[in-house]
Amino acid sequence: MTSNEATPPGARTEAPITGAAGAARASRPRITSRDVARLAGVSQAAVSLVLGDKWHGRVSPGKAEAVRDAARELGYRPNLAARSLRMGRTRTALLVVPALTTEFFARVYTGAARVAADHGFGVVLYPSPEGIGPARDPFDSAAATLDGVIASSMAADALAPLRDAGLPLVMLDSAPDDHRATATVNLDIADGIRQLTTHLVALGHRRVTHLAADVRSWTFEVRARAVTDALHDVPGAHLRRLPTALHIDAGLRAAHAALTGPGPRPTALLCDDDIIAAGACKAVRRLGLRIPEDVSVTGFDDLALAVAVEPELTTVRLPAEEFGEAGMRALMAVLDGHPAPAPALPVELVTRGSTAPPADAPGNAARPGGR
Amino acid sequence: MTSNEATPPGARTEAPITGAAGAARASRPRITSRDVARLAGVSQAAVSLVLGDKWHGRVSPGKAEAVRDAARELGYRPNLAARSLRMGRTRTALLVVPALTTEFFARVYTGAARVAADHGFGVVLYPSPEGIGPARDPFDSAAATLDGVIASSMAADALAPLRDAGLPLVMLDSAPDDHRATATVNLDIADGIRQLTTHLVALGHRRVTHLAADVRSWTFEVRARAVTDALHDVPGAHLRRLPTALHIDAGLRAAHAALTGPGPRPTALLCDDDIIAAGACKAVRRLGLRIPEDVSVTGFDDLALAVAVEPELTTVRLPAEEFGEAGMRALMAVLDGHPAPAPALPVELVTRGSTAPPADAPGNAARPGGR
DNA sequence: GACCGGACGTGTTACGTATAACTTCCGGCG
DNA sequence: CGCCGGAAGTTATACGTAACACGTCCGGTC
Repeated sequence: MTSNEATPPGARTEAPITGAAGAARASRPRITSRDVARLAGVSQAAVSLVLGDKWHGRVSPGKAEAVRDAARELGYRPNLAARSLRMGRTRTALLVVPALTTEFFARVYTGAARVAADHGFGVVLYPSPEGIGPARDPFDSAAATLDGVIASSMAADALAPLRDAGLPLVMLDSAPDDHRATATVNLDIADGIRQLTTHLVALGHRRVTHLAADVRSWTFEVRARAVTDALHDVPGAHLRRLPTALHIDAGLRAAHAALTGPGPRPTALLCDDDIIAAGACKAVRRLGLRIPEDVSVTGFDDLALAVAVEPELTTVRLPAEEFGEAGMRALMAVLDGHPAPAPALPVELVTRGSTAPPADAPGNAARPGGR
Repeated sequence: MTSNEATPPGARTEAPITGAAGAARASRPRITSRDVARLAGVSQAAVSLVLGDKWHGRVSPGKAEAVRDAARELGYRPNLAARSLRMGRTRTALLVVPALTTEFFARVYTGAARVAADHGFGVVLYPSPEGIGPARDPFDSAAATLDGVIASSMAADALAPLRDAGLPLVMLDSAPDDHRATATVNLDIADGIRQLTTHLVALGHRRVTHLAADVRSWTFEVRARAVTDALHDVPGAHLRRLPTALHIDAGLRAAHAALTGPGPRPTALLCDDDIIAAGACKAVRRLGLRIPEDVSVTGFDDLALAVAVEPELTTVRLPAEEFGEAGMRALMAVLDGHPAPAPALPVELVTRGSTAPPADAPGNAARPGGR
């Protein structure tokens, strides 16, 4: 009778010492829900019910307590692979970012992860390929089946397989009618640009060069359009636009071109991004010009970089964490079947030392032959 | 006989049209290996063998080809949850980084992911809590069972549950005798500091203040020790050390304190990190001093930031990607049962505009009353 | 002709979980 | 008394895959 393999209730032969945080558990004797059941003297099903918090009216409070104790004592952790297989869902979302280098998306992740945790979800990151093999598949990058995807529109290229699989896809800062997305969450980029432009115009700037990121992405197209629109009605305003990559030295080269090109020299460089602005600042200084006396420079994003350079950058602060939160909330809503209407998140102008009235303000006299 | 549910070979009734990249697959009719088997006219086991590349001498080349064709046509993707459950392994490694903001770890990830891919592994990121709930568990952050972990020693706090589970743990830049780690991979930080110090001493600097990151971590302890050792034998050398957090304004405050404190003013600020150095530069300039004429400043890491500030930072370039590669290789070796000996990776001094001979060199006359 | 072994496959099982379906007990009610 | 219905459990099953163990055929060998 004692040799029976089904351990009778009350028998707690198995666990030798353990003591809550037994440090000496070397290799892994995987603990399953059945082990917990044996120790608690119930069936495996009961364990699943109790730990899944679905036991009300199905298991007596006493046994439920016993199950929880047993689980704790054994250090039980449900096997997520088995759970996923059974449930057909993984409670995991994928966040696709254009590149990991960006502080901005780090903050987006933080917000998204917080909301996900509230829903019992995990978040897995997928940095768009850039050095990794070109055809790397977001699917297995996580080595997990996924329930949904949140992706920066900048990284939209890698998303085809995910979309084809019919996964819900929330796009960050994407065109509202983007056919690729199940839902869309936006920042009020246009308003940020508007604030920035208004600020420059109020200081007296008329000759503005827009150093525009040469990335085909909604978020940058909006910037371009908003700059154009905002300067359209300003009398005497003259806008030029130069494309540039999202790197410091690319910004430097573009700014150099802007300042040494034909026609009157611009008094303000409006940059799509703090990184570009940092490069632009270097270019200005290398030409022997001063910021902001000779040239004003503005950034976008308000990264740590914005206060690292001298002078500190006037820029637009994006609520990155709230953005991540909104994205994850939208995904959760989609998964719950609610379609999600989402207003654009407000952004904030931060004025610092890199902008000031231009030397020739406010008369705006055309200074010919700026070289 | 024809009504037998086991589809006779040759029958391909199921798939209607599909045509390789059928775009209209709205919601998900999960395609399993059994579907592939049916279409190819073989058993599910054969599909598993062929797709797992274990079919040589077990399945005829013709049928193998048929299986592959069927899989392609249906767009079959193995269910990773099921595979993990069956195999007890997930082919997934977790990379724990101290914070996502750091460009350095973004590059580490890139290298690690590349090596992992070569071994058929995926990499999942876990940014140490910092805004996320304090007790967030790396285990479920991945929503996947893991085969191994690579972690920055800076983030070692969150690793207890992983270690207790008996997972192989590779520590990055950790003490070689760190009992928490299964293996350790290091950068030759000490040598980097040595090169930096030698450079400063050669320029004539004797009064050096070390702005040391106040993070309890091997990698920073090594820096401190190396600085002390390197200056120990230099006649007339005078070293001070000030702790600072890893933020720009913390660096600024520390540098301010260093430059305005009692005793002769240091001619060089040796910073543990480019970020700190960026802050230090701001402090120097705010005091009306010039870089590098009055004060030399050095960084560490060679981030993008290092060339964004003016003047560009003399710093030490860390081979971040190779570091990630080495870490992942070590993990793979552990998983294969080979113990891994690992030499420290070499680093490289990068001299730029932020260092120069001090004004009072080389006589090194003590200038009293540095305030 | 009996036996062997390799090529080519298939049937079956187990991984650990969640849950539908079933059993048993028991108090209450018509 | 017969029967209903809820509480308290248990049993059984399926999720999709990998791989073990088992067949069958067939050419070759003694």
